[in-house]
Amino acid sequence: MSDYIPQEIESKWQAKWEVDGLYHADIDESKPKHYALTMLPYPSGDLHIGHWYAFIPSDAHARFMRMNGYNVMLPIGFDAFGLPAENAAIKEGIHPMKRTYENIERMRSQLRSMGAMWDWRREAISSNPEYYKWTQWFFIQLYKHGLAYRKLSPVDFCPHCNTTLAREQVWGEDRHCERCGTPVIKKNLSQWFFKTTAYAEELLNYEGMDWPERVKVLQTNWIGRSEGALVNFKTVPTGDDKGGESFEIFTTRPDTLWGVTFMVLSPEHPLVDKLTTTEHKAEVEAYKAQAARQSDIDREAADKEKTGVFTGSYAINPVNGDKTPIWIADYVLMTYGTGAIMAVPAHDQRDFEFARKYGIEVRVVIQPNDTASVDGATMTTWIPASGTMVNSGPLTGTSADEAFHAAVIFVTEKGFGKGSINYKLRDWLISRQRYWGAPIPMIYCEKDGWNPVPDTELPVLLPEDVAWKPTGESPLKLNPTWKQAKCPICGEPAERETDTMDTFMCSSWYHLRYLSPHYDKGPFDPKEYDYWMPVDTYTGGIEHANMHLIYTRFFHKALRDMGITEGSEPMIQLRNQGMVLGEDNEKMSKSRGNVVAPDELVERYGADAVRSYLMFFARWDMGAPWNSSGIDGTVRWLRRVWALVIDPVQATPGTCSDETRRILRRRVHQILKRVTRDFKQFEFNTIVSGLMELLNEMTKAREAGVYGTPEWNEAVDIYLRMLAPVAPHIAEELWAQTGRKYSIHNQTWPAVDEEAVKEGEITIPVQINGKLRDRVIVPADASEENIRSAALASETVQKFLGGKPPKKVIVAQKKLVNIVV
RNA sequence: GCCGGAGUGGCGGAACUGGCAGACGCGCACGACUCAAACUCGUGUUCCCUGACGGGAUUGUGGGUUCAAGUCCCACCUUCGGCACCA
Repeated sequence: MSDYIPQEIESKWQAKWEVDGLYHADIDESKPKHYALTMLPYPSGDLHIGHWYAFIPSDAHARFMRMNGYNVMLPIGFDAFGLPAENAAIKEGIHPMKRTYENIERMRSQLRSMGAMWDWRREAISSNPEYYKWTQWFFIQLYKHGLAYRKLSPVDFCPHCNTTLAREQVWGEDRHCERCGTPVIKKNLSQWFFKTTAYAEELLNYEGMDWPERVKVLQTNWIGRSEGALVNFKTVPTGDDKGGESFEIFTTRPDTLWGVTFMVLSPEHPLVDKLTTTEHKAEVEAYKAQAARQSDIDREAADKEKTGVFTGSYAINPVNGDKTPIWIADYVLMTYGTGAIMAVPAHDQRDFEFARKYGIEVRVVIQPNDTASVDGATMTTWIPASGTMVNSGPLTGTSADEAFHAAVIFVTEKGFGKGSINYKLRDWLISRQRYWGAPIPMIYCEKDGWNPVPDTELPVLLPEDVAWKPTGESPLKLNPTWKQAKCPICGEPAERETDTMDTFMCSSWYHLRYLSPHYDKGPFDPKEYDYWMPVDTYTGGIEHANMHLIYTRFFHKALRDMGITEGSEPMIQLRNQGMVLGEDNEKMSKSRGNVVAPDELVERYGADAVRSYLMFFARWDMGAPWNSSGIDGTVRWLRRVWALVIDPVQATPGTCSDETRRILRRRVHQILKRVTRDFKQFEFNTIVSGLMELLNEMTKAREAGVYGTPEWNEAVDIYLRMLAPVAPHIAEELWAQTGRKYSIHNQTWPAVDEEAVKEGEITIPVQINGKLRDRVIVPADASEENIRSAALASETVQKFLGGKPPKKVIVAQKKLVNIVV
C-alpha cells in the first residue's frame, strides 16, 4: 500500500481536471442549471484564511449540487479597482495597475491550490477595460433614466483615503471610514449620486428570497422606513414684518399635533435667516456658526445636552391656531425629513429636555390609562405613546392608536398636511477622488452642461501616465490632457468628469459579467443570461448586508425597469459565513501576529485537509477562533480513509454474519441521509463529523470480516461519493485506485435506501419520574403496548416500583418510556 | 437607548417535531509498538461522592408550563454585531 501524500495527488488531479475542462460550465438545456456565486475577492495581496473559509464550503456545496444532477456554474474573478490595492501600491511606490495585476497573478495560483470547481474561462476582472466599459455604460443608462444625478451637498470625506464616501461606508458612533478607520469630515462638494431612495419601498420586500433573517433585518433597519405625516406651518407676522412664510415638518406622531408648544428648525434650514428678527439676529448667527464648526461626531452624540436659540418668530399651529415660538437647534438634522420639526415636549424625550431647559410650556395630550392624570407643568419625564387623547380637539377621548390615523385624515381634509413615509436610506454617493477606479463617463460643457460620453467612445480609458497619488482631488484632474474632450452636443471643447466610481458600482453587476466576460455587444450575452440568471446560491460575509447587498439589489431593480434584466431580485438564496479569528480569539491582523497563512497549511497538510478542517472546526455561519492542533484531527481522518479503502490487509470476505453486513449497510444509509440533509442546510461541520463517524463504523465492520462483501463495496462507493465535495483530490485518487471510472466528480449523489435505514431492534430508554433508570430492547415494529409492558417488566423498574402500581406510564413516539410513581 | 445573534465538558462543537445531554474532533491520561522518541493503534475522559456496584448534580441566572425542557413561555445577566438626537 502506498502512503497518502496529498501534495502529489493534489497537483496531479488539479492538472488533469484543468486539461479536461472538467468544471467548464456551458449552457445545457437538458439539465437544470445552478448558478453558484461567492463574493469576489479584492486582489489586495495574499489570499488569507478568511478567503478559504468563504470559498471552500461554497465550492463543496456547488459540487454537491453538481452531483445532484445540476449544471453548475461556479465563476471567480477579481474586484480589482479600489483602495486597498491602490494604497498598498502607493506605499511601495508601484503603479496601482502593475501592482494589481501582479497580485491577481499571485492570487490565481493560490486560488488554484484550493482544488475548487471554478470555471476559469469565466474569470472577470473589474479593472479590465473590457469590463469597465460596461460599468461606464451602466452609469450612462442610469443617468439617462434619471437615476444618476449630480448635486452640491455636504458629503462625508475621509481625510486619510482622500476621497468622499457613501453613507454606508461611514461606520460607528465616531463616524469613521469603513476602510481605514479615520473619522470622516464634511465637505461641500458637487458629486454624483444614484437614486437608491427611489427603490426604498421595494427594497423592503424580500418576497421569494431565501436570505438569512438577520440580513433582512439589517437591511430593513438601514432603510429605516417610518410612517407619519407632513404638516405645513405658516409663520406669524412680527414687528419686523417677517410673516407670511411657511414650512413643512415631518412627524411620526401626527396624533400629538395638539400638544405642540414650539417648533425647531435645523440651523442650516433655508428659512432661518428670513425668520430671525433683528433682536435675535446676533444670537442666531452665533449659534449657526458654532453648529457649523462642530464636527458631526460632537453634534450627533445622542447624550449631548440639547441647545438652541429662539429666532423671534412664531408659527401658527394649523390644528388649533396656537402661536408657537420657532427655535433653531442642532438636534434637528437637515439631512432627515424636512429639517424642521414640531416639538411635543410632553411626548418626546428630546423635546422634553429642551422645553425644560428653556422654560417652554409642556402640554399633555395623551393621558396614560393606568396612572393618575399627569400635569404638563409638573411632570418629570415625558410619556410614551399609549393612552387616551386629551385637549386634542376632535381627537379628544379616542385612543392614541386610533388618533394617529384620525389625525392624518384630519390634516388631509383641512388641506394643511398629508400622510407621508420617510426613509433613513440616502441616495448612493458614487464619486471618488481617487485614481484606481472606473472614470465616470460624463463631459461638462459651458453651454450644454453635463452630458454622457457617446457609447461609441466607451470605454473612457484610465490614463496610465498620471501622478496617481491621492491629494483630495482626483489625480485625473492633474493630467494636462486627459480631461480635454469635445462636447457630445455642440462639439466645442469641454471637460471630462475627473472623479472615478465607487468600486461597489463594479461589484453591483459582476455576476452579470461572469455570464460572458469577453462579450462585446453588451454587458452580457442575453443567451447566457436567459439560461443562468438569477444567481441560485450566493455566499459571502454578512458585513456587506448594508453595502454591496443593498447596492446590487438596487442595481438589478433599476436595470429591470430599463428592460435590461428580468425579475426583481438578482440572488435567490443567500448564505453568510462567519469569521475565523486568531488563536487568541481576536480578529486576525498582521500587527497582532495571529494571522494563519493558508499557503503554509496547504504545503504541510494538503488542500484536502485544510478544506476538511475549515468545514469541520466551527459552525460555518458563526465562525470561531482558529486552533492549530485541531487540523491534526482531519489529517488523521484522511489518512485513515486512505488506509481503509486501499489497504487490503485482513481481507477475509464472507466470514462475517449477515447481521454485521446488515448493520453496516444501515449505518451507511443513515449517515448518507444525514450528510445529504446537512449539505442542503449548509451545515458543513456535521457533514465532516458524519463522515468521521462512518469511518469508525466501517473500520469496526472491516475488523468483523465484512471486507469484500457487496455491502462493503457499496459502503466504499457511497463513502467516496460523499467525500468528493469535501476533499475532492483524495476522493478522486481513491476512486481511481479502486478501479472506478474517472471522474468521481461526474458521478451522481447516492440515493438513500429508506428500507436499509430502518432499525431492526430499537433501544428504548426507560425513565422513572423523568430520570433515566434502564433501557429495554424491543423489535422496531413493537406496538406501544409491547413497549410499555417490556418497560414495566424491567428488573430495575420493578425495584423502583416496589410492588406498587405506577401512577402513569407514558410511551412517547416509540422513543422513550416515562413511568410516573 | 433600539434591533438582531450567541451563552452546552479543559477547548471547537453535536443533539433538526419537547423525548437517552455531551455525537465528532482537539487536548489530556494510561496502555501497545519502539533501544528511545515521534508517528500509529487501543482504552478512558462533564463534574462531585465511592475501592467498586451505584448514586447525585449539570446546557448563563431565576421563575413557569409539561409525565418530560438545551429546546416552549416570562424576567434578568454576560457577550458579539448593527443602528442611534431619524422627529
